[in-house]
Amino acid sequence: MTQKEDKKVKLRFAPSPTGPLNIGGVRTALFNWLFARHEGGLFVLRIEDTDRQRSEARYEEDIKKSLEWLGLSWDELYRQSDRLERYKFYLQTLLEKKYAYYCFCSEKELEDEYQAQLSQGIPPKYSGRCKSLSDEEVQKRLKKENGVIRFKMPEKEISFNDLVRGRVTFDTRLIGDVIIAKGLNEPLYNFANVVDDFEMGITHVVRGEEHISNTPRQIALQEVLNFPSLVYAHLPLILGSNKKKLSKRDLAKSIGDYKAEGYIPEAMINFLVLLGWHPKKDREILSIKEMIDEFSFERVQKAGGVFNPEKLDWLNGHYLRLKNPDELISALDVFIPEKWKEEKERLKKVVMVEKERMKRLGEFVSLSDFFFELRDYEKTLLIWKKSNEKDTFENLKHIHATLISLEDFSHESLESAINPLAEAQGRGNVLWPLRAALSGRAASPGPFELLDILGKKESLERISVAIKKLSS
RNA sequence: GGCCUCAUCGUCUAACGGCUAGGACAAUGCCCUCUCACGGCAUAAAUAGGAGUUCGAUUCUCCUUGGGGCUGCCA
Repeated sequence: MTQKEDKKVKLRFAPSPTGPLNIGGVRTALFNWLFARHEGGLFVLRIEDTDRQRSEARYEEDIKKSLEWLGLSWDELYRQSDRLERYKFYLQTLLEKKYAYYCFCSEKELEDEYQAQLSQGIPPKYSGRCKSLSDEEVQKRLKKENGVIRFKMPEKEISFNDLVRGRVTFDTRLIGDVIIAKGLNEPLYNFANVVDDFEMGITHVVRGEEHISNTPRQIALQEVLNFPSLVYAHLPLILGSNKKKLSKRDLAKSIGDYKAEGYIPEAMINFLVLLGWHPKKDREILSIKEMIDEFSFERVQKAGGVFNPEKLDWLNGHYLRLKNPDELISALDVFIPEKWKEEKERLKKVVMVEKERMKRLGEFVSLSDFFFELRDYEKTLLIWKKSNEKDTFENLKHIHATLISLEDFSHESLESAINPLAEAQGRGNVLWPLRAALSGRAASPGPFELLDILGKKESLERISVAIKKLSS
């Protein structure tokens, strides 16, 4: 490793594949990624699958797919289950140097101890009963039963400088000897994490605030192993509307769920970056480049933030409107019926007209299905609120007659053909029935846009249907 | 309970001792308009409470209150 590379920052996103990637995870990944890119450093993805019971390959896939979809690319990829030998090595070192010891206490014993301490009003922690077991005793018991490995927590104050919170201090006397492995081949989070951060050359640890109390344990481990210290930044939690943590254990939605509803990556990223961070010159809409250029931990919020779905909707609508028809059609691909795709030109026009009304891609079909198939409607729909049945009938007949002889069905030509009538009869008297007849709906794009998209033949048919309804 | 931590409109936030506390989402009203949406304009809406430091506190200190996280052989 050269001197120059040595100075590069290196960050990691370290999710455990025990569930699909959620909003909180993405925000953590995003801030790591943004800082790494801002500094011209590296971003690594580390799958923390030491919990064999709950880790699943499909979740690892989901995490990778989701990050790719969002554009959060990683430079290196690791999986903890591939690195068991490394943890074993350090575990043996710790054991040999007596920084760690085997513990054979049963879960029942531990639970009783815990309850007893609690009822006496003293802070619960492991008593250290197995700390003084002799080597012979340990070897003997290991042949018959499984023991866990505990780290001898040094008794002192540990403090670190957090990039978002400043100095944070803990008293390790309150912590007790933490279990760092269930055996030589089964490392646990606090330990595997420390080994990996060292071996992978991580410089900055950026993670959720829920890990803040793990930090002193990890620092204590680093100290006895002679690992260099790291820079920490603990991000405020993302909260639900009840102000409670939004975690995988809650019913928090996964990124896949948001994708399925029709949220797009630009909106998700923009929304999330604003949840806990703000650019210096207050703005809401930011490109990825601007985020990278301007990101800094000094501007990261300390207090937890409530997830605000309306703002996400607004941003999503904004980014949707920025797209051109081809981009929109390909984004819409999984949402629309195959039949619609056969009418490419019409679909293109529909997409451009309806994008103003769309907040999520998932709304597109219900918003625009009438373009492809007119549903039955009540004849009262055709009558404008300030009009009556007779005028409506007359006006529609007039429109029908006008359109039937119109060759050029372009927007401008349509307007100049119909406007005289609309001006003479009152715009609402003419345009409302026309639009209602064409769409079968109370709310829709304007009549000229509908005529243009539907074409002469279909427009006339729909108007005839309306006339028939009124004369029956 | 213990430890850590946080506190500006309903929500996301700006103001890093000095204007009538600014913006955005949402809400409401108006304009545009045949409708819906987009867009434009406008209104309402906040420094949790109490001491202290200071000529002056949203900002600094302390206390109170309230919220959150952790307290796993999960991460």
